[in-house]
Amino acid sequence: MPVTIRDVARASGVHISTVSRTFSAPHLVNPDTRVRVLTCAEDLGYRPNRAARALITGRTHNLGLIIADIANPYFPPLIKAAESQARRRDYHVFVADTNEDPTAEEELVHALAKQVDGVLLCSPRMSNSLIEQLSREVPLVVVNRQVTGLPCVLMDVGQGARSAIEHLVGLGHRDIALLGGPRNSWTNREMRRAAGTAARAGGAELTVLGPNAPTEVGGAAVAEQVRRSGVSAVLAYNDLMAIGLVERLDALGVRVPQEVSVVGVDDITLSRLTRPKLTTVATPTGAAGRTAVDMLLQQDVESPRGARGPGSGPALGVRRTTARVMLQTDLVIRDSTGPGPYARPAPSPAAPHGPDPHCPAGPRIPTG
Amino acid sequence: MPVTIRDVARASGVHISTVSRTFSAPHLVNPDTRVRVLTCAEDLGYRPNRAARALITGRTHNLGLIIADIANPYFPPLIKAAESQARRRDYHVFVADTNEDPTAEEELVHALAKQVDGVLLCSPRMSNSLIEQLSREVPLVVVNRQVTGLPCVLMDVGQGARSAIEHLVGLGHRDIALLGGPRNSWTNREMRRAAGTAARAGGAELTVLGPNAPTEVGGAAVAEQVRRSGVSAVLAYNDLMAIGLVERLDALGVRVPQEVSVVGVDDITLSRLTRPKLTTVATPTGAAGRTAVDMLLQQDVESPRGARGPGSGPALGVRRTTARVMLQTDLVIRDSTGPGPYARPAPSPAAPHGPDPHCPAGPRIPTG
DNA sequence: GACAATGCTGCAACCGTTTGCATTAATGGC
DNA sequence: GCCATTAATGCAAACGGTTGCAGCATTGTC
Repeated sequence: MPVTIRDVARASGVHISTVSRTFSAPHLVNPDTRVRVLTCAEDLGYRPNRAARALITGRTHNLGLIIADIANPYFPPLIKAAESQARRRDYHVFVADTNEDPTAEEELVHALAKQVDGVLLCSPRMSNSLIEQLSREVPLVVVNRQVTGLPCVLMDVGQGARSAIEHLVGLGHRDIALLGGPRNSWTNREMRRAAGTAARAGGAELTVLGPNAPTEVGGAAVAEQVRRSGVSAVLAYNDLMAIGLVERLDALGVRVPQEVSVVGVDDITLSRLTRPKLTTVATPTGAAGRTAVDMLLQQDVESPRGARGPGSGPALGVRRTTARVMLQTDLVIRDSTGPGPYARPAPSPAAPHGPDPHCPAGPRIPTG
Repeated sequence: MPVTIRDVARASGVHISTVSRTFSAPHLVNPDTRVRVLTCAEDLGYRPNRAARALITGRTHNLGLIIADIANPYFPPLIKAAESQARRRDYHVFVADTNEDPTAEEELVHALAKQVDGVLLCSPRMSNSLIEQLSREVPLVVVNRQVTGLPCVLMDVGQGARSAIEHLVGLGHRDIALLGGPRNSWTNREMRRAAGTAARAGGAELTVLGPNAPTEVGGAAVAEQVRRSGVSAVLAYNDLMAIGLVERLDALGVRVPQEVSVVGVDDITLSRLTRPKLTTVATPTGAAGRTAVDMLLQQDVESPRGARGPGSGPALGVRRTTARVMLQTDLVIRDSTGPGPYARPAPSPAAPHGPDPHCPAGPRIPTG
């Protein structure tokens, strides 16, 4: 029933190779023939079978995008940016959700491997060694994880965490909790490391609570623990957890930011809509999506899988781009952070540490 | 570089057809041979090329899922449900986002057509006739839209809107606004129709404002208009708009629900986390995803595209399932609705209209 | 008028699988 | 000991395209 290249060839009285060329190399076919073929194709509603084409060209013009959790509002901007960037280069993006499950991740890479020209692995939860192994099956670009030998797009959450801690210390907080995220998250490790050093430098005590699920529920679940721990400020793994925490603290009668200050990470749309509006570390998710697609396509164009040309043997894998891009994060100060127990009565004009939350330049402060 | 069936055949000293059978019809090959082939395959890291297989079997074991906007938290539960249901049937789901753009929808169906066994079209924005036309290219199941001749999964937003209006009328509201959604949305039309009749029946005046973008921004944008219109209650196209509206009303100094009551639709997670918590019509998105996948697979198993068997000619398209499933919605009463200007001083024990918001059975009321 | 250059088209091999059919060897029945 | 089964494997044709190469006119040049 579906119309193939042969149907078009028959209808227009030419060989299938001429039809093929009409679409993939129009300059090689006589203008008259071309229009004849095109009209027939149009009439019959012919559309080249991309899978069949990929079989011989080795390029599907599809990209895979594997993410931990679609329900996390952190990802949609990344997805949309990746999609529009891909479309601009005449590629389509297939998104798949793994439910934060490493096994699902692996299975999905396998399933996608032959149907796409490359895969974007966002916030993967599997081990680095497995990722490296999978990268031999299909070109990979990793987002939010550093894997040696593979192109990576990272957000500087280290600087972000540091800025957040400095901000809190500057407000007079000395006892700060870090709400950890998923166990296998690179971001989580980075934040923990950076927050630790920043706290030590600022003379504050950092308590790590976690790991936790990176969701509202995960944040809400530690509210009781936060209250008992006696800290006056919290840096959460992401906005979702921060929001869940604030909500639950409120239910427990703990006021934010009067009694406890809370900082999130990501600056999802939602963080502007809750009350109090969330102070957070903005991560450039859109830029990450675009950059990742670019890196994938660049690496990919250099070495198409099905290449039969001369240099295809030894050159493969040699010119592999292994760039590592680090994107800058910004601290966005809103209403969920306020003076802590050690706050100086009046703000000094030149604060010795960290960005001054009352600085006239506006609330958006680059952390890089 | 990628290892093919030929490599495995060579390594294990058998013909490629034997290798093929080892995977797709193991009972046809000698146990000894089988283990030999399997070990070789394992050693070489062989994985069948699904695209090549699909070329001849006509089944890709992939499903496409096209949705209007990934960023809308309404969809993730649907996506996840569809994915897990598909996985249970050994299918993979590729998700694609159209940014509410009808042209992108069409293009995506074309791109997916040959790479999947069927497509789920969620809340499409294109015309019914175009959908019907596309359905000749690939099996389609439509969600949130009624298209004659095609299998559809619908949520009973009509009943939902009616319940919401009855709830508001019961609270003493007589001037109600309906915040319309996107122009080409079936849901939008249904809500408008049902809300209209319900309002008339309850002796209330219904003002329709819209169409609007179905987002927080869209909701916020009409806040001023809502205030000027003098209505005491609003039914929004979805929770996102309701939340945007509430937020903006608050900024304008209009208190919810004291001065204006607001009802949303969808019951997204977020609606429980804003203040006030949102009264809303819960839609069974997970069930919709599961059902849609089931319908697609059922229709699909009956008539694989590449079928070369006897009845493949005339039977095709005859047994097409055109079921229409209508899923029930629930009114969930929370804190964003309260007594209106015409409220009776004390709630009568037996309210003559609509569900009593204080009924002891709990806040979840089936509208079907 | 012979010859080379050029433009267009057809031929056929190939991509990685599946599958109906033929072939072969082993088994069982008589 | 012969023939009919049966089990296991190989052969080759598909699936829907792409592409290097060859063929054939046509044109231009001398």
